[in-house]
Amino acid sequence: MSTQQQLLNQLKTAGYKLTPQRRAVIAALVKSANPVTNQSLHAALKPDHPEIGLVTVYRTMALLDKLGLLCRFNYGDHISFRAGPPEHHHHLVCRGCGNVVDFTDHCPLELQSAVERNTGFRITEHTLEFAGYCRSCQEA
Amino acid sequence: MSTQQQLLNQLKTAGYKLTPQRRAVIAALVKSANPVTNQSLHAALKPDHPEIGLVTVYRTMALLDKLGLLCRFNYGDHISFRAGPPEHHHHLVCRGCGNVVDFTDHCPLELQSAVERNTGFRITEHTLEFAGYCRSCQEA
DNA sequence: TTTTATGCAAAAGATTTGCATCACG
DNA sequence: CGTGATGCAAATCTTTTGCATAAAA
Repeated sequence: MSTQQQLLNQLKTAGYKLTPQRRAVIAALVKSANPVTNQSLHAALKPDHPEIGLVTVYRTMALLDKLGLLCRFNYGDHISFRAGPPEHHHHLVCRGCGNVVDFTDHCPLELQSAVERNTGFRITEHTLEFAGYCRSCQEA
Repeated sequence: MSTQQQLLNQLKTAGYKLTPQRRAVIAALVKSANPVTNQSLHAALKPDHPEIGLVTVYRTMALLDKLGLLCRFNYGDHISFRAGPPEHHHHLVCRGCGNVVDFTDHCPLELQSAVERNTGFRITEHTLEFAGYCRSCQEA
């Protein structure tokens, strides 16, 4: 099942209505390879859906966020989002084209244990993000 | 040499003036154990330095950021900063009290190599952040 | 004295809210 | 149909800029 279909199902299951606006926002979100902001998403929707208001984009994204269907990105000056798999995963970001690849394997667990021993913290979560240049951007 | 003194020296060396306002902003920044936003820093300064304008806080922090003297935090809804050691390091954040501990050892380099092999990326940087509860917050 | 920094006020952006209308289910 | 969703406009922030004044070096 596609990411898009999953998002729609989750919305429906949670008791929210599947309006044309929400469908369009989700389609645009899933279609974008790079993380989006509410503003950038609204701009992307404008050509095909000029009738969709910025407010609706804000509200739809807030909804998806509340349902835990988004993952957050922290690079750049604004917080941005992407439709994300609900499983724990890490990000690999291309500094050239901005595309994001997920990878779910290899959590730094030994490192986590070492840090717990050294600091006395009980560690409950971690985020790991690699950045660099993808194959195509290295050639360019 | 204290972090505070280092920041002042860096500013001076870069040719910027050491005004009372900048000294106060830097003092408050260094004093805070948790990451700050421009707004929170301005609020923290208000009792002792009501004369310092929000604009000056924005400008001072932008300056420190430009000189690479801050590190960025991504948790929460706003981007926040802390005076940071210029060396590459990772963060360990306490979800209880918000304090941050740096650690510089143990970069996930084998993992990085594995990801490079699997994806064809050339990886140039990474961020790793652990979060959990510090010793005192576990007891509480 | 010269150049830069500050603070106010205003402008520009970003986000949230109130409310009447519309439309999914 | 009824309830929740939308879109507009207005209200709130947040952040940036212009400009006259103040003060570091």
